[in-house]
Amino acid sequence: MGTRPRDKEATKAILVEAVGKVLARDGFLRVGVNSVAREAGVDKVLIYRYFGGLTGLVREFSDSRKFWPGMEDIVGPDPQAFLAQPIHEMLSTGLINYARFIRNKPLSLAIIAWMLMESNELTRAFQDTRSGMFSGLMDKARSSQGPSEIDVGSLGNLLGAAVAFLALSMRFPENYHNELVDPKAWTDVENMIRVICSKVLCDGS
Amino acid sequence: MGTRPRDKEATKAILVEAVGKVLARDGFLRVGVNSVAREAGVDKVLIYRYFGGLTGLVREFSDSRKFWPGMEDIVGPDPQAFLAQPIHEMLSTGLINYARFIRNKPLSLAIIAWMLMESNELTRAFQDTRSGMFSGLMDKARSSQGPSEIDVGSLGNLLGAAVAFLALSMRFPENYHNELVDPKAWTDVENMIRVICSKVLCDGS
DNA sequence: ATCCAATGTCACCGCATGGTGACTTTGTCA
DNA sequence: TGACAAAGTCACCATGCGGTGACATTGGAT
Repeated sequence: MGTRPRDKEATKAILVEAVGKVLARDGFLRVGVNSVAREAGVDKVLIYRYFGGLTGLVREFSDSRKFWPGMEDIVGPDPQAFLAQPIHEMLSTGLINYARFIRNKPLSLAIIAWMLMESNELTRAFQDTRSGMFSGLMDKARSSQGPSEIDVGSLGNLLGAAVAFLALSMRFPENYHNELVDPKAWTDVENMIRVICSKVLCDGS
Repeated sequence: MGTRPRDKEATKAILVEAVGKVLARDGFLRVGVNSVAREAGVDKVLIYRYFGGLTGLVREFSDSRKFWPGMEDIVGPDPQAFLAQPIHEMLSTGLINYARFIRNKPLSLAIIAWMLMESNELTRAFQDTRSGMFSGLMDKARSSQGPSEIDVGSLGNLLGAAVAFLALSMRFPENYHNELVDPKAWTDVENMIRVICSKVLCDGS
C-alpha cells in the first residue's frame, strides 16, 4: 500500500493547512472539526489528539502564517526613506500599503470578517497575532509631529477602518453596489487617501 | 383554554417580529427555521405555509421595518437648512447623522454584517431595501459643486465605509482593541469627519 | 522475532438542523 | 347541526454537527 508513512508532524501540518483552505474557500462559517478533517483527508479525531480540539488547531494555524501586514509591508523596503517623508505621506503610503496587502488576501479578509462577526475562543486565537505594530508606527509618527495638530493615530484608524470595510465589501459586490472589483476603483481610493492625508495633515491651521 | 384566537395575520406578524428578535439577539448565524419558530412560539411549518420558506419570511421582515436611514435621518428635520449649508458641512453632517443612526441599532448592524459575510437568497432579501438614497443625495451635492473639484461621492463612500466598520467593530470590542464603546470616542470620530470634509472640500486647490 | 506505544481508522452517540406528511382543532357558512 | 376549509400541532425523516470509545496498523526498541 502506497500510504503515507506515519508522520505526526506532517499530519499536523496537513491539518493546519486545511484550516486555511476551508477558511479561504468557504469562509469561517464552514470551519469545523468535520470539514477541516475532511479537507485534510484525515480523521477528525486527530484534531482532538494533536491539538486538543479545534481551538488549538486554529491557534496553531494563526501562528503558522502571516495574515497581517508586518512592519516591512507597511513601510516598504526602505525604512529610512519611509521615515524621511513628511508625516502625511508616511500615513498615506502606510495606509495604501495596508490596503494593497489585504485586499487580495482571501485569508486575511476572512479573518477580519470572522473577528467582526463573533467573539469566541476561535476568534480569540487570532487576537494576539495582530501585533500592535500599526499603533506603534502611529506613535512613532506622532512623535515627529507638533503636539497641537490633528491626531495622526485617529486619522489612521478612521481611514484604516474604511480600507478594511471596502476590502470586505468587495467580496460580495452584489450585496454592496460597489465597483471595487475593478482595480481601477482602488486607485481612486488610494488617491482619495492621499488627498485626505495631505489636506488634513499639512494644510494650514 | 385561553389560547389565542386563530388569526393568520397575527401569527405572521409574530413570526416576522421573531426574525428581528433572533437577529438582534443572536446574530444572523442563528437565524433559521427552527430558531425563529421557537422564538415565535409557533410551529415552523407555518413559515413554509405562510411565507414559502425562510427566504420569504426574511423578505417580509426586510420590508416590515426601517433599518437604513431615510432621507430625513440623514438631512435632519429641516431639509432647507441642510441644503443651504456649504457642501463640506452637508457631507459631514450627513455622515455624522448616518453614524448616529446605525451605531446603536443592533438590527441594522446585524444586517450590515450579514451582507458583508455571505451572498445568498437571504441577504438578497435586504438588498432592495437599501435605497439609493445616499447616492442620490451625493448627486444632489455634486451638482452644487464645481466640476473639477474632489469627488464628493467618493469621499462620502470612503468615510461611510469607515463609519460602518467602526460601528461593526464596536460590537466585539475585545477583538478589535477599540474604545468606541465609550460614546466620547464617537465624538472624536465625528470631529475627525468634520475636519476631513472641511479640509478636503473647501481648502484651496 | 516480539512487544508496545504511537499513529491512524471506524463506528457510534446525542443533538440540532431544514423539511414534510398526517393529524387535530377551530371558525364559518349553509 | 353538519360540513369543510383554514389554522395550528405533532411526529418523523435525512443530514450534518461536535465528540468519544474501540479497533487496526505501523515502526522501533529490546
